[in-house]
Amino acid sequence: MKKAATIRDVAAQAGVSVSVVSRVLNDTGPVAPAKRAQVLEAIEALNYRPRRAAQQLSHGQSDTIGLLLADLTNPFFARLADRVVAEARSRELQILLMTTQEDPHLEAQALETLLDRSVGGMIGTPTGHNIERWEKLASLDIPVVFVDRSISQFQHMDVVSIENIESAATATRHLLARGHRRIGIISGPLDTTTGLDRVRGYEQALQEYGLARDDRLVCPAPFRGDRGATAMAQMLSLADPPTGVIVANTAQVRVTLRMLSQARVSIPDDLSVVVFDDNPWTELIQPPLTAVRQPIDMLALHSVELIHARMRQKLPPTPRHVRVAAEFEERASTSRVDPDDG
Amino acid sequence: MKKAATIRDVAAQAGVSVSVVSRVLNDTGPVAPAKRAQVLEAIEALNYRPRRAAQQLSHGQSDTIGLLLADLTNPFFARLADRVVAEARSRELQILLMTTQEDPHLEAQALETLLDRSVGGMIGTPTGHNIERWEKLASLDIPVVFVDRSISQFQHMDVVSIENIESAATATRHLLARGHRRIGIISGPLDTTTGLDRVRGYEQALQEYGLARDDRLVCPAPFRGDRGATAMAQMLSLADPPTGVIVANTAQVRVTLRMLSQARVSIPDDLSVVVFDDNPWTELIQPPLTAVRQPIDMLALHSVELIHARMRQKLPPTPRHVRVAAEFEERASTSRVDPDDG
DNA sequence: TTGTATGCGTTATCAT
DNA sequence: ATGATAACGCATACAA
Repeated sequence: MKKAATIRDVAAQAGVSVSVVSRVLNDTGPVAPAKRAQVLEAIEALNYRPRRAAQQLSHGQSDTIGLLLADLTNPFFARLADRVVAEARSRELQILLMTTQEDPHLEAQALETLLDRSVGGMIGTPTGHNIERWEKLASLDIPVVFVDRSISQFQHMDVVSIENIESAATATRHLLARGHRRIGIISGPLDTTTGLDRVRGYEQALQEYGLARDDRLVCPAPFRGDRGATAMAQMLSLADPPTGVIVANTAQVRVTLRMLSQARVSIPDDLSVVVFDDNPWTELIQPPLTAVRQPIDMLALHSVELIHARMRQKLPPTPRHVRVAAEFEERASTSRVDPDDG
Repeated sequence: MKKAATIRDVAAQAGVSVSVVSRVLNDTGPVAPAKRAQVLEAIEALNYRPRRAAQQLSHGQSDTIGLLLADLTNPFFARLADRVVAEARSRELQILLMTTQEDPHLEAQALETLLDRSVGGMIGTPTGHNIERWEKLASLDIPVVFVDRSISQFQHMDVVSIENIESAATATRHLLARGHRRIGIISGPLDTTTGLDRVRGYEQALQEYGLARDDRLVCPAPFRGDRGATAMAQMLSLADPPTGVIVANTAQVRVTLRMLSQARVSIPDDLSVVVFDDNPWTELIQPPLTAVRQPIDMLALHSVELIHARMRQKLPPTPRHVRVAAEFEERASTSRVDPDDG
């Protein structure tokens, strides 16, 4: 096994100079048809492929985008990754995958790694704990796009998310319209937009019905662990438990449902449930769950498109916030209730 | 925004030569304590990080491993990716993610991309249709490890998989022991090891009971689409339908279950079901499914370990086949049946 | 239209 | 212990 061919080998084989080879390769500049043929032939014969590392070093740009997600165990992020990979491919971009497991320490480590400029841009879901490192990345001219969630401190950065406030309000109104007056919500951490905005939308809908928020029914849970399940249990043990609940923390949906199942809470008879999720497996669950479906392909599309544009500096430096609408899908986990019972 | 610091800038700032900086960076060769301090200080001050591309070009090796999976929509692959990323991180390896969507064309495209030596090794699930390209990769001295599945043509390459034959035999014996005599199996394509070996294990168990294989009960389905569902429907419409079925194609589990649900086939009363899967969502399904649980963390661990060793040429060139045991988990989707009914 | 020469940032060799 | 300097493979400005 002899060592791989370089551009010089090709040039020699074709009897031309390296510039000519480079030109036919990148279609940059003129080249005589005859020579072009020779070059192509040589490339084929030598099985030549330009080395990414060399190209990158030469013109100082990386066509790799770092994708820093929370955790691929969550089908939401897994599907997001799937679509991001697809969108990236159609633009000839590579995806360097990393996960934080919602652990700030791992996130820090990942960001630290990327400081070597191995990526030309970043798409990520921040844990909320490494503000300065994200900033440092950006200050190194590595564009960053947050997807799904953001952090209040990052107002000046690009974000692609669903319409969280509106989606939560819709879910809440759905229950309100069916007579529910005591509605619980299990949200994400309030320092993330997915946590805060969904609670906001929830409160907004309550206000429309002249209802005040009951703090015992608003339970922010971390994205990690099964705090959502214990929060659910606590709500159910109240003297006046909720008749409906919105699980607005995608990462807590599964554990919450498992807890309800184990506690033999009947859905929707004992409790109406709306979830933020669009896991294809939910359709196999009994009863099928009423859900806010996140348009994952749109999130992926816009994230990649945005980061791609930034990488090519095709955009004015003003921060963008792309919000895509989510669909509300009524299924069988929510039922009507007598408002006076609440 | 001034341009990022290079090793030369650091050297200048510290009043030393680049060699000294390189030595403190890589701990290769001696350096006076005093100068070392200056260098460290300069690095800190200039916020310097060595560029990956330059390092890579210099010593011609990539610490990135390509991960080519079928599809992250399948929780099995998603979890596998999650664990591979984790294992890679602990070894300071990066993961370049690509998907085939089980499409040979996309697989070809992905492999073609990797010919640029941007990765130092590959972990993947082959579709079965790009033999020569996989070979070419390997001939370029880019080590390849197949995970989960392999192809019969690839006997000479590294593989990490579960004990497919044994696992399928166990599943089959489980049903046989409960009186089932007509047992169907929905497998993967027979040109993949996951397809062929599982059918082999199934047949082996049947033979132990003196049973002959009925071709109508053996249904290989592609990993893509919902052929598993139609195969299931066909089996059920036989004059003598199976009383038990093994869904040995992970990618077909969901669609098959959906079909059964829609057809109002009661599990396990009308049909006993064993699935190859270890999706955490299955526990929410009624009834909980008897399953062959694949030890995903072990698959990831061995894959990364193996490719890492290959990348460092720490291994004799003989191909390795790491097989890890799968657990059989009996739950509620299989029941006893009177053998005479079959 | 083609070729030469230089730079990209790092590592490694080899004098000093 | 330290510092020039030559690779590494490619792109490109500039000369021919």
